[in-house]
Formats: sequence, structure tokens, C-alpha cells
Amino acid sequence: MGIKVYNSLTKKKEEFLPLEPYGVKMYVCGPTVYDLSHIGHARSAIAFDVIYRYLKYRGYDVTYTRNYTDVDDKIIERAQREGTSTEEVSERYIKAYDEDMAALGVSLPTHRPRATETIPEMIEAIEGLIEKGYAYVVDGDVYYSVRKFQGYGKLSGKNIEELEAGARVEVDERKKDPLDFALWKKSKQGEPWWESPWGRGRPGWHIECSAMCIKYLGETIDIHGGGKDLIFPHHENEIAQSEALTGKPFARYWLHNGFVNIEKEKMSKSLGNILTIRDALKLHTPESIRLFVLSSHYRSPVEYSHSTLKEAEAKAERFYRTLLRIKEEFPQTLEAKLPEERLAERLKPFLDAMDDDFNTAHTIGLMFEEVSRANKLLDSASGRTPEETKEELSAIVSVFGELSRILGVFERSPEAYFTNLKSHAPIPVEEINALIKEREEARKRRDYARADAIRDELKEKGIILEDTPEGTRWFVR
RNA sequence: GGCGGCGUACCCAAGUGGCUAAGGGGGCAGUCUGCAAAACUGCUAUUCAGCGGUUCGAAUCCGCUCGCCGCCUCCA
Repeated sequence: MGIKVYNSLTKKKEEFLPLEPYGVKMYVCGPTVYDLSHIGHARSAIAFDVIYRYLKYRGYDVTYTRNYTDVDDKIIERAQREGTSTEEVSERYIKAYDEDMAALGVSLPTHRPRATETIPEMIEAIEGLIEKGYAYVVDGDVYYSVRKFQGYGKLSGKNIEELEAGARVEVDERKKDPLDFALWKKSKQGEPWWESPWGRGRPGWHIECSAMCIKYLGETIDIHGGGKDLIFPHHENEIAQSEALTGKPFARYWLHNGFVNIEKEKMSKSLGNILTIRDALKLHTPESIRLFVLSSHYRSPVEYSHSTLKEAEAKAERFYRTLLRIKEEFPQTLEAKLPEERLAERLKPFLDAMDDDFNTAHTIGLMFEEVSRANKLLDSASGRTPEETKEELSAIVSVFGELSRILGVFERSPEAYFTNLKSHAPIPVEEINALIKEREEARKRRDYARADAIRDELKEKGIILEDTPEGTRWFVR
């Protein structure tokens, strides 16, 4: 059985069969770089990162392109407000985006083109559309004739008559039809511009993605992704432009991720309920953010809240604690390599879940069943020899290793994970160690009242003490 | 108004025709412990928003009703 994906174009789950048997071409709409990215951007990037990782894991040679839209009304607006250049604004936020993505463990796509580096290709595409009669020039602007394209609305399920009736489209006398959209915009005073056959101007948003997609991946690609909100008009327009130009199907599978909601509402700038990735990283570990995102299906909405993130943190802690136990009690298992056949057999249920439209939530659920099993093995020998226990734990650890790479979670050593948490302790480590020492002395004196008082005091600050035969250790919560 | 989606326990969340309705968080009880913490064990949905229908059989398919959300304007 192969991979099945939900295709927004057909509104069905379909078997994934790329155009070339072993190569996959994948394009995802990246950010417009006019401000810091929020958790919604993080979700999209993480979801497609896992899809990218999984397809590679499944043996496909994936070419993944994710663009930066670095010329746009909002960038211009911001630059003017700040009295700086659009280049400076976009440069700043590209850098910020890259940093955020790296912090979240999002792997780098094969290509990361900027719209401004693809202007000649955009002009060429627009010329092609004019030649074929799909576009027209009005006083330095170029518009796309939506009605000329048969099948407009096939992705979003909209029909032209109803869109017209809705009349929420921008009013512009120069357009022949209110539905038409700009391919090229004549530049106003103080705006960035490029020379073109229609005079100085800049590209429209939709043509950017079409041009970059065709340039880096070709006329027909396998997967085109983005947030659900891009379905209309952005992706609908991309289809119209690209297919009118090439006469070929643009993308075979359209994948759209759901939103991150805050208090039941979509997180968005206009609603003013955004949480930037940076601010989120001040509150939570990157691991818990990834786990939060991947614990539900990529198409479903997720609710961001303190408690949902805390639950993700608890998951991470449970996982790493178990790994730590395994490492302490059976250190050899961490390096164990399972024979390929046995590994494949153990991995099957997990990969079946991933094959089913990248069901990371199910996969993670299954991983926690293994966590329980590992703990049971560690708790009781019950008729097993130590050798058998070691074997079994090695198998579990090997499975975890594979899945960690696919999901981009639990990739660190447990020590690194807990050390990182400790670095965020609310009081200095020396102070904690001193209190632990004092408590140990109290315990030796059997002064349990004092010992418990110290433990309670630390607990209040989020520091959990744990007495083991080897002494007391601590965790941050 | 048009289009799309969702409603599974106290909370988050898998499951989309048939073995015990995954998993995590929380709660309660127990084992362990000086007491805890962690881990483990048991309990916490005879039932999947409601009502009808199809079927030998439905959380899963169909219809209706109620509630929530998104897109139709820039938006991941």
C-alpha cells in the first residue's frame, strides 16, 4: 500500500503517485516578509516539513521549493512608515523567518527563491499570457481575464456568477471585469519598480508563485501546499495563470493545512490575536511547539492555549524521561541497530499511519504505546532474561530513532533536553544545588519537616525533586 | 446568500462499515517511597451533538435538525 493524500482539488483522499516514479516536486507558498511570523506560519511550515521529510524517508527524491514574497503592498507600506527601503524590510524579516524556522527544527527546502529574483520569468509569463489572449494591458497595468479561463473555480468550488454577484472584489474601472486580477502593477511614486514592456512596475502576488514554481520545478508539479486561506483566490489564480500559459495541469495534488485558532478564532493580524513564534519560544520549548502541531492532523484546526501547550510539554517530558531510564539502565540499547527486516516489521503500524494522509497524530499516539511498553519492561522482569529485555528495548529505541527523524521531534538526547529545561530555571542553579544539599543533610538527620519544606519551596518555583538510590535530582516543569 | 469543514470522556485528540472506541493531560484509588516524584496497576465514553434512514452490522454511509468555525477582501 502506498501513500494516500487528501487532495483539495478533488476533495478526496487519493493514492499518491508522482509524475516521475521516484521524484517528487513540491511547492509551498512561503511568507510575505513584512513582519514577524506567528504560530500559524509555524504550523504550516512544520506540517509541510514533515511531509517533505516523510516523502524523502519513503525513498522519493524530493525537490522542495518554498518562496519568500519580498515585493508586496504591505512591505512597501511598512518601508514607507519606517522611512526605509523595501529591501531592508524584507531582508530583516527573511532573516527572522529563517531563524524562527531553524529554532523550530524546520529543515531547509531545496530552493528558497525570492520573488524579486524571479522578475524576468514573471515578465515572460505575463507576455505569454497576453499573447495567448488571457491578459490585457491598461495604461501600464496588466490584468488577467478570469472569464477566459475555463475551469476557473475548480479548486475553491466557486463559480464565476456567484463571485460576480458577491461583488466583494475590488472596484477598479480599468479592469474589464471586476473579477480580473493584476498580473503587473504600474509603480507609483516611491515604490520599487522593474522595467517591463508595459513600463516601470512590479508583479502581482499570484504571478510570483506561478513563475517561481515553474522556474524551479517545472510546468507540472506533484504537490502544491499552503494554508487553507490561500485556496481562494491565491491558488485558484495560480492555476488559472499557469494552466493558461502552459496548457498543462499545474499541480496534481493540492494540500492545505488548517489554522491555528486562539479562543476558537483564526489567528490573524487583522483580528489582532496573533502570537509570534518568538514570543511562543519564550514560553515553550521548540519541541513542545512541534509536538503540539503534530498531535493533531494537519488539516484540522488546532486550538492554541496555555493548557494545550502544557499538555505537549508533558508529552515531551514523558518521552524523554523514559528514554533517560532506558539509557541509564540499558545504555547499550541506544546504539543498537536492529536488522533491517525486523525494523521494517516494527515500523509498519507507524508508517501505515503516516501513509494515511500524514497522520502524525496517530503516529505519535502509537509512539506513546511504545513508551508504556518500555516502562513496563523496565519495571518488571516477569520471566524475561536481561538479554531479552535488552533486545526488546533496543527494538523500541530503534523505532523511536526512525520516527524522530521523520517527525523532527525527540531527536535530542534526554540529557540535552533536560539540561535545556534547567537553563530556564527561575532561580540560579547554584541556589538549587545548595538547597538540595541542605535537604539531603536534613534527611540524614531525619529532619523530614525541613526536608519537605525545601522540596515544597522548590516545587512552587516549578522545580521537581526526585530522590533516587544515587541521590537527589531535579527537573524543571 | 454561495462554498467548505467540524461536533468522539472533565480537557486535548486518533479512529470514517465488523476484533476490547488509540494516545496524552487531569482526577480518584493502589504498588513503590520516611513522605514525595517518576513508573506501573485499576477506575474515569455500553457510547461517538440530536433525530430518522440504509445495512446482518454505523462513531464511521445517506437525510434532516441544532451548535461551532473557515473561505467568498490581504492572510499560513
